[in-house]
Amino acid sequence: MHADCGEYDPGKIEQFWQKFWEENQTFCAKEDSSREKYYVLDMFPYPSASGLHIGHPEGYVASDIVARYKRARGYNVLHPMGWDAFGLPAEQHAISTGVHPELNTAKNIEIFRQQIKRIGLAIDWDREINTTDPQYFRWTQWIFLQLFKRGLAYVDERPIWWCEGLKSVLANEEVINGRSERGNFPVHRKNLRQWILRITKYADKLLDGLSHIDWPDSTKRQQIAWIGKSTGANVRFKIYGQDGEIEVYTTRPDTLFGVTYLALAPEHSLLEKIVAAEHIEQVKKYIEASRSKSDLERTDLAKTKTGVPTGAYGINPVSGARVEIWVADYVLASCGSGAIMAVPAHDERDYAFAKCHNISILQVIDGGNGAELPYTGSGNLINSGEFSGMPSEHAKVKIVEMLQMSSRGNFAQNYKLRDWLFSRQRYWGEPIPIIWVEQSEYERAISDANSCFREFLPDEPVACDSGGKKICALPLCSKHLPLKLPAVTNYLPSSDGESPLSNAKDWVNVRINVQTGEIFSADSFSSDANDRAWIFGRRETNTMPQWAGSCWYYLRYMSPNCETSLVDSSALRYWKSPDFYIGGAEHAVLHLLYARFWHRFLFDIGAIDTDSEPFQKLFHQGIILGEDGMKMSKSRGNGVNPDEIVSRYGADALRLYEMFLGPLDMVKPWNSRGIEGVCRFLKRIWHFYVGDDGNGRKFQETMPDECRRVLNETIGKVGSDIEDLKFNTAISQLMICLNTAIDSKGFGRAFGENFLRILAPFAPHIAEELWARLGNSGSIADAGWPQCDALEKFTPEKHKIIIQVNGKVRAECFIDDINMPDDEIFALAMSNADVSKHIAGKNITKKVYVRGKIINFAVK
RNA sequence: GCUCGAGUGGUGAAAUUGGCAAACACGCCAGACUUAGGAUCUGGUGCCCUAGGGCUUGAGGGUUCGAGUCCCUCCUCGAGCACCA
Repeated sequence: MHADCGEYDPGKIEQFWQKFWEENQTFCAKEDSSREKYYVLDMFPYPSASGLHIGHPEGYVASDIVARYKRARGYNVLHPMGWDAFGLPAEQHAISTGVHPELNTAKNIEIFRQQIKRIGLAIDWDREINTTDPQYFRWTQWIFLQLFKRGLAYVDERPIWWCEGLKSVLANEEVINGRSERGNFPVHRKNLRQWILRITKYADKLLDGLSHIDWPDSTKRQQIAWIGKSTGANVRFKIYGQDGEIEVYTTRPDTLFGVTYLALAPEHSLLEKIVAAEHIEQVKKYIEASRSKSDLERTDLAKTKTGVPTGAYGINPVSGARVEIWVADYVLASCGSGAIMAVPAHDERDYAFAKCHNISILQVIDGGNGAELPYTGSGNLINSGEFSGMPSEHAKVKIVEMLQMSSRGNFAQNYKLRDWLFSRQRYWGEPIPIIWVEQSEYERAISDANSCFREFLPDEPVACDSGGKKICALPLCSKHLPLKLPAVTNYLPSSDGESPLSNAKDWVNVRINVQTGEIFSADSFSSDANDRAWIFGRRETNTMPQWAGSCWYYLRYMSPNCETSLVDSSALRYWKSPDFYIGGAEHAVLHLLYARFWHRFLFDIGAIDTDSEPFQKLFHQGIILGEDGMKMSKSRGNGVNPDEIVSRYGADALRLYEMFLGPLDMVKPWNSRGIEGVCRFLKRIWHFYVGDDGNGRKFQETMPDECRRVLNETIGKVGSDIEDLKFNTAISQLMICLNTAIDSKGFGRAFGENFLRILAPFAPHIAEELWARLGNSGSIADAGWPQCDALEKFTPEKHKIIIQVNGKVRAECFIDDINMPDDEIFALAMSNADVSKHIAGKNITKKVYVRGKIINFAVK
């Protein structure tokens, strides 16, 4: 049984085998405790309207090669695919067309699925998942409620990033150089009340977990930098002549004697209290001026550092020195305590500020000979009282210990990581399963010990102020999930931060039966409901960010239809966590940090009990550039459409070419000529197996040594190259192997079969087709990986020795006995005409022989 | 500015622990078969001068019998971070 064609016709062959795989459920994964599992995961795509991009198959084909190879090696492989389908483009499409995002998303998914299937990936399509499916996002909501229950989801009003272009708030991680990560719109700070996840509680765990997972160094470094842990001390300065104190965080307590001023951020809460009467006007003006500056202006490194004195003074807790307190906007409210102890002699920023405002500079670290100020390194302390002469590292400890004795300071750590801003003013996202009710009604709702609203109840209510009344966040319970999106007519959020969901009045306003837990639209309120059992509430109208669904999808693949929990426990015990995860490097601190946070949380609450890290081995494929070496984009017109490539050359050619392009993790340009090369390779393979008459060639029972040798080398190299993800060199070895066989004119049957088995992960369709034409039944995916004979068997009897003179290759010679004594081999080498020519009349100063490899004569 | 990563033919790129630089392809040149070649096959192809030789892995220096690979200085490109106290 095979495709009906005489010539190599990828269209027919690929369709035939894709249908075969589907009908025979070839890649359907089943738990099987008798076999070792291997879980291959791709970062699932957002199904955009523009269809598959040429970059998608790069990662998918790479993981597919790994999946098919591991299967051939006997592993029980899980290789699923799904859709990260909530997101902005579908919503913007809905805003402009009025078409519900669900319809549009379904359409895009259909296109993506067909496109991906055409590439011939060994995917278990029965496990396909979709983050917008209520049966999926009920568990996303469930995880949120678990976070809520444990006090890790809270509401706060604070300055956060607002993007006018997207009409939504954004998390720190989504803001890049003052612009939105999606859409590249400008963002600015705005005070808004939002849902926030306490990711900072996991800062240390997220940091420590990095040390034992196999991830690219650059990605680990990015996460380490993003978490930004530093160790130092909090130091409290008394305010001269007033009550109260100013706390600062410093990583350099060893420079405490060198403090010549304190500086507060303009937002600092103590400012108003401490400012001296004669400075009030000036300070007010300064605060006003800095408030009108954008964050970009404030953090522009090139600008001169502004600030004004407050007229107040702080007292140095170790030296007793009185130092001026300034307000300066180079001090950020969001960093540490929003106040700094300034040591101009040993900090570049403080130095620049002190120079600019004529503040004294006191050196307290000896930077050695010729060290100019500011000197930011370490050294021995000077001008530091009893600590003078002590090395910095030691003084850092001793000074803080002294501060601790007098309660003027303590050891402390600081993190750059901020809590995760989790709500969005969007329609197309998971609804947050919370109802806001007045405090008294909240208490009524939870007073009954059997109340379903106690399922996810936090120790402390999450509350906020609404029009002068205190309202509390009442969590839905499991039986209310999934909380689906209401129908709306207007998907557009308002400029004041109001979500589109707030337009769905009969969804938002609810009445709740506190006894039964039933929830109805408040509009359906009737007189008989005027009962003690009913309370009224307003649903949370913000939705979750797109990252939510991708935080746990790899768990769902293990049991996509499980109705009783987010993942079936026996499936989880078997598949554990992905063994190989591949996707773009752009998610280094977004998806990959958020998912680790959720995974660790789920691990901590016992919802999963396997690994504490979700992704054991991670790899990033490099970007494929346009033929002009520029990033592919519509505006440049340098895009390459994978569909067109498949139609023209076939999926096997696309697969081979993308892998042959260069190292997987490198940025590399597309070359439309290059694909012709792999196409020729596929045709040569075809003609190696199929004669001009369209019938299979006769293979001999034996094969030439040359063939046997290269086949064995190839089996070994292709296997190890796949393990190392070096697909480009694996393919070149396959080419060498075939070329050798064609040249040797001997077609051993074993060669024919084994070559197809190692080709199959790369070009599965043609491998299946020729495998069938050799008379095999069933899929080549079940044919296993060929055994590799020990290479020594093929080691030539003669050993080639390279002969160099002064490091330059001059000749080569062959010896029979690898253990030939050095003297004899030197004599042999010197007798060589090409060698003697270069040593004649010169003194040999040194002779080197590396056994079995190389000889080098150093001559003068 | 800081921290990483990378620089090899006309092009994409290969190169165990330092041991034959340029594998495998693309392109190009020549030839064969052809009415035709944007099909296929064969041969050639790092650079420079004449067979022979000399030179060559961003630039310069160093270590070594021997360096694309190790060390130092510099240049260029890419990525990340960017007043984090």
